[in-house]
Amino acid sequence: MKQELHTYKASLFKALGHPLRLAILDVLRGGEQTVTQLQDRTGAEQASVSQHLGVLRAHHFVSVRREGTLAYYRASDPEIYAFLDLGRQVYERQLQRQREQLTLQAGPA
Amino acid sequence: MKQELHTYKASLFKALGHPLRLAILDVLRGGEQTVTQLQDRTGAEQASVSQHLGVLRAHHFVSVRREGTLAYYRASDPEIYAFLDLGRQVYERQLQRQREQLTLQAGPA
DNA sequence: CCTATACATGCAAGAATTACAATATTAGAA
DNA sequence: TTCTAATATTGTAATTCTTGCATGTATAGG
Repeated sequence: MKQELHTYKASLFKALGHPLRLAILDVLRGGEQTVTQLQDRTGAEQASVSQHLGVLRAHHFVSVRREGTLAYYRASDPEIYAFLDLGRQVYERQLQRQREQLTLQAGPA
Repeated sequence: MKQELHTYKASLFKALGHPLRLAILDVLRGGEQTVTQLQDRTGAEQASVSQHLGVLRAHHFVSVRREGTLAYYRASDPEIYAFLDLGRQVYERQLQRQREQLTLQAGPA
């Protein structure tokens, strides 16, 4: 039934569930970048960047354009930034709720 | 720098990166549910449901209200459904792009 | 107290991820 | 061809996740 859908969707979330992959996507907000540029701007090792780009590629979050020996990566769909930003809102609301709970516990004066 | 943010955010995505956890959240769209109800409606084992509820709890995606021997779970923040639904859009657009690519490859008439 | 129900937790085996180092591939320069 | 820079892939060890099963805990009823 919906199980397939959940499985597929879960794989998308999982693909976004790594700090470096989020960092890469964030750098790509600034437009096309080569692997070396991504490497510099994330501070990660070449092999790691390449590997995680592979994951993002496999899930169609990024696309490549090769020119000579260079590989220019870009976000496949700018829409994902709306998604990532909403993720940020979710977690900010989580923090807020946590703060409220602490206030309640500590007792409001 | 932003690394902490990415790490935290990644942990959120990761927490959503499991089919059963997504299924549970989907069932919770219908309001509060006991563990047994979640068990029935997802078709998963009691221990699994309980365990994954633990993960969702740890990430503040769900909250519990205990009454006697029952535990009523609910989504902590309805906002996450906007998030999950946007996830669906992202993947639908992915499918669409894949279809387009195939059309291009196969040659448009 | 004893029992049953609802839920949570612990643990071992197996699968999947990850980082890092090393190696492979490819394109262009010399 | 040979060398080099850019990127990809592979091997491996460490770690983390998942799952199934057993056990633990709490509450209500008798």
